[in-house]
Amino acid sequence: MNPKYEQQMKKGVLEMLILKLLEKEEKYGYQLISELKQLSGGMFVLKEGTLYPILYRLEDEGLAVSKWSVPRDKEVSRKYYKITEKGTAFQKELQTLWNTFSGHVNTILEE
Amino acid sequence: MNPKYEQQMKKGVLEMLILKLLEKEEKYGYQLISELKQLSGGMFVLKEGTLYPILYRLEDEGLAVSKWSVPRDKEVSRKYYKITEKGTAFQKELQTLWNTFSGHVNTILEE
DNA sequence: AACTATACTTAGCAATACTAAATACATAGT
DNA sequence: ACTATGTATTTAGTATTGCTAAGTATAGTT
Repeated sequence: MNPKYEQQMKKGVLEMLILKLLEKEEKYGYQLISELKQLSGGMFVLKEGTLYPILYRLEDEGLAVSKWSVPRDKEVSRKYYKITEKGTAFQKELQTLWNTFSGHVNTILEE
Repeated sequence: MNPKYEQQMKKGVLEMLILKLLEKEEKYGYQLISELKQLSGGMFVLKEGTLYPILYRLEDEGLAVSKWSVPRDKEVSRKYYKITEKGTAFQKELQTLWNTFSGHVNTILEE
């Protein structure tokens, strides 16, 4: 199967999933990549060039805020992203949209 | 909700849904638009500029073939699209991909 | 010193649903 | 006859977004 179709399906849900993961606690980019990979059984394996632009977009839209960590014990400095109230509300809306959308798709497929 | 998100979710499933509708019988463009609109309860309301390029793509890829109808009783001439064997097999693959994909999305959302 | 893993950044590409307009014909209303 | 409406197809151009690919930087390991 041409990977292009999988790519296209991802459009519109990655932002929703990332907001969902940020709801539990603030996280940094690399962490999000490995969590998504693990939670999806290897389906959502994001490259940095995919994830980081999404995070910048979330921040531009006021759905998340970021802050650099103060590295202790010679840790690498990390940029933590935290979901905002607006982001939480928006995630809920996106999830409702997803449920409606996937419901309709399944209805047509089960014809 | 910004309609952009709905648009993005559609990417990658419209082709699958149109192939699905063509599996029952050959259909013409306008017919597909109204069937999709009706079956989806108003969620998939395609503009011509969305549908026809998809049909041309299906034909280019050998997933469907088209023929002009011979209009009788002063009917308008219509271009009928018929799914090919390759198209049927491909639809099945896309549907499997959709099931896997939407399953993973729901798993993450239900965390 | 070289290599690997971690972590972030960015430039440019590809795919596809969209807007918007044009063409053409049949039929119904005035 | 003229206009508007519904059907039906075509096509030019735009926006979004996930991708490839390369680069920067630091810490720990060999």
